Amino acid sequence: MENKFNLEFFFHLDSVDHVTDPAPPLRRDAERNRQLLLRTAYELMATEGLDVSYEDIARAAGTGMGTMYRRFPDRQDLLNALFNDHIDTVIGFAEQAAQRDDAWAGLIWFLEQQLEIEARSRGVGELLRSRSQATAAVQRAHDRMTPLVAELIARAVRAGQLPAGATPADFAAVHVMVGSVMDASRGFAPQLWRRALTIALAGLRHADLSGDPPDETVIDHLYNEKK
Amino acid sequence: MENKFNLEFFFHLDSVDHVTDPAPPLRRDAERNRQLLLRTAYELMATEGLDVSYEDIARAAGTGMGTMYRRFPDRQDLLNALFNDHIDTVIGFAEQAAQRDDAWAGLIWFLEQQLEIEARSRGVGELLRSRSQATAAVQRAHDRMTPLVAELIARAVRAGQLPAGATPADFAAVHVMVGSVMDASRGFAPQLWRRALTIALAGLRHADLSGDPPDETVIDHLYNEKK
DNA sequence: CATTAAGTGGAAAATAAATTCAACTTGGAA
DNA sequence: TTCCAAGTTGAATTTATTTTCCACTTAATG
Repeated sequence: MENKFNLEFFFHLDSVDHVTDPAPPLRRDAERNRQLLLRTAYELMATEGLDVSYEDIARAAGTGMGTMYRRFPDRQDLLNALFNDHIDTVIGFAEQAAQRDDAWAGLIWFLEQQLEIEARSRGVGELLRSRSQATAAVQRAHDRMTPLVAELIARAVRAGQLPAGATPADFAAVHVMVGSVMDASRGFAPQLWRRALTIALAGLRHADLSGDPPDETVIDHLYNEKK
Repeated sequence: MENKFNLEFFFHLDSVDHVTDPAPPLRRDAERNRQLLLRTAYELMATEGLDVSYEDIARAAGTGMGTMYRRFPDRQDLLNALFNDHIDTVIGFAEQAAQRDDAWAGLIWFLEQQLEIEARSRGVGELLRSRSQATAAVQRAHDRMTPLVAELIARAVRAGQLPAGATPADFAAVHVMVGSVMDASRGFAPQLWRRALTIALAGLRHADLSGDPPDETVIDHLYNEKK
């Protein structure tokens, strides 16, 4: 009992700061290696996608496997370190888009910015679209962005810029669709996705979407559900 | 010289039938197992996709791995046995579509038929769209179908049913796009691809495709190239 | 500098799938 | 019936990757 109390007291003493930032700073050589591994992993994932092997990363960086595992005990740690900034950037795009008066212009702009980032890194695309490896950060990002997009779509419908019946799931589908062309054509036609985007957006604008709308939960499954 | 002549003579004698059907007929139990493995593999691939492990197939069929390997020494053999009929069916669709007077209606119908088949089996979809595991039969199928589609598109453009600048690559992109939504939503929204198809087709019809057209070879890469 | 906690490398163990193969069945021809 | 080529099985091997671990460095502190 007193023991428990003492522990709680202790906990409160060095809590807040240390809970979110318990990191004892790295030794200089370790920090150098960490950065090296991150740069290497980022480059490999930009071209190969998220599931480059730890061994490949370590070899390309010139370090041992042990270093890799000590710094990033599992893939989540690595993905967080690599991509959380990108994800924040994308959230920022959604927020900026939501500010716009012209809802449809906002939607186009948001999607385009997001896809530009995905085009620069296959890894980011897989993270933002492939639901299987999604980190907690990605899930939170989608949770944050979905309402903003929903609002933009509702406004665009009201403004007559989108057909009645258009839903956030349709917008997500467009994102997935254009991304799939990007993935399929990387290497031999790195700009083909722009044409696919043109097509998909024109479709969203002109399609008859009056049929029964997709279930509300579809968008979450599409983005958040594990494989 | 005479030798060569004799060989050719021989070849003509027992050619056609034996070249395509050199198979010494299987023992009854072996044939039963073969069918069982094919049914099992088909079902697993319908839900899981093409890369179910040989072990899973053998286990589900209740046979040993050895049987699997004896009958289908490599994956190509298995894929051919499983899917060549489907592929022929799809080629048939393209040919029928090419007959139609209304080119645009033919294109829609062709794509829809193909996607219906893909919807029934994830494996077929991966085979027809993912270029990585494509069998020789799939490559030949695309080689056969591409000119038919190209002709339909040209006619649809002439008839004002498609915007100037629309290419076979755009049609392939639509196929890939809708397929990606199908793959992403299998299980929780098995009909979502229809909505994606509505969107993508409306886009093809209404997009401004006057920009520089994708390179002629893009469609081959998209469908035929190895990963 | 001496000390040592932190860091490193890389070989070895664990995992998992693909593939082989030798010992054992069995269908069906004679 | 007998026989054996064809067929089967599943354990063993290979291949590929992930993960652990410990003997060996090294940065940084007093």
